[in-house]
Amino acid sequence: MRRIAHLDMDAFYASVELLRYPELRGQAVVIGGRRQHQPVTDADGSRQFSRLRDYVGRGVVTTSTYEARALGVFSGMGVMKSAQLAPDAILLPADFTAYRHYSRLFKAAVATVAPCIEDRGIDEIYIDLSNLDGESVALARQIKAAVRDATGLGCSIGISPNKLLSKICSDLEKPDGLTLLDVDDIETRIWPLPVRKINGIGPRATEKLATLGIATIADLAAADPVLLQAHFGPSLASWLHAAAHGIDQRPVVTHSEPRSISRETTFERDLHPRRDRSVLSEIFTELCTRVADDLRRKGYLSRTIGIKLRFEDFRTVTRDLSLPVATADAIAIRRAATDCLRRVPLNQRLRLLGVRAGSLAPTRDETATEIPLQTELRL
DNA sequence: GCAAATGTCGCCGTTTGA
DNA sequence: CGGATCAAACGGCGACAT
Repeated sequence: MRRIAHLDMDAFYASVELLRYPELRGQAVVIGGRRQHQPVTDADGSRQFSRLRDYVGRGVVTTSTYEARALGVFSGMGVMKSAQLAPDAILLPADFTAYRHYSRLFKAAVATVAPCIEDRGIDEIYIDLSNLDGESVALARQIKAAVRDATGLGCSIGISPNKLLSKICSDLEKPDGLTLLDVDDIETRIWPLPVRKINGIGPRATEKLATLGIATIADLAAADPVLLQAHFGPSLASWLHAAAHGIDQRPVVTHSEPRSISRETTFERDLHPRRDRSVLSEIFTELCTRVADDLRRKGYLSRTIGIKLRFEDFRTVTRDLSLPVATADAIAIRRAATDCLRRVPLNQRLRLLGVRAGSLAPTRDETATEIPLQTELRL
């Protein structure tokens, strides 16, 4: 039987900010919003922080401290909305450079104890402990100590025979959790939970299951496979059934290549496709340039350029175009993206514009083997 | 009036090439 | 030559995740 750990950093962005501003410990702190001010440091060294109540804009909460969560402020909530619940909470802008730095630090620290790691974004990982000696609890304690030593940050760890269960149980005792779970515990500890706790069941599936009278994982485990299949199709139905029974054979994947690189932006106000044409055009070009820069910096060429639009009513559309040759050139990207844009009827104001590069291939410097232009026209 | 940014994956209908 | 068929690629889009 495998031994898989899932490690989730506790309130990661907020906790990183607390390292920088220790005086905020114990307070409701929210990370998020856009273009708000950094804290101002006075002559006497004391800092002035902005408060939620002062925020104006369309940003969302990215993370909050547990104190802020106690007031009802959670990730994904509009900052304006959260200000009504916790007007005095401190608001800090996200600093991804800092979070990436601490992300590298904690992953490197884990690797000193257990090297088989799957990256799952900036603040969580899976770890395969199967081939290590030692008790699971001892290993988990060692990992947590290594993370705290390297970063000063806390995390929660779940250990079980697979990724599905470990992901669920790392969340059961947050913060600073350490949860072991084996197959005999599924009935008592997993089945009472809402289906939403299963990684992969989102708002849509939860809603649909609810209409079928399925709310908990126990309900799902007991559901008639024929009923599930009728509503979700064979593939999704069999996955739902397996998941409810704690079955998951996915390996821990230690290497992966990016599939797409994208940039998008939500405007401060909804923009009119014609009246605001010049602003839009500028933003569009900027997005293309940034995607091109990202591609070059990361060493990729893209064969499929796509755009994403979000209208004032929140409807989202995408269009793609595959090119004959892969590129990382801003002008070529802009041309392709413009072609995509022509295919979208623009009857509404826009709130978001995005540019994406997919079908990525590593850049190969072949300057030495370049073929002279004229060959193609010679008959 | 409120709802970010970035990324992955699966499904499906259509097109294309053999 | 026309038709059947099949796989791969493409494009759109929804769902989900952090």
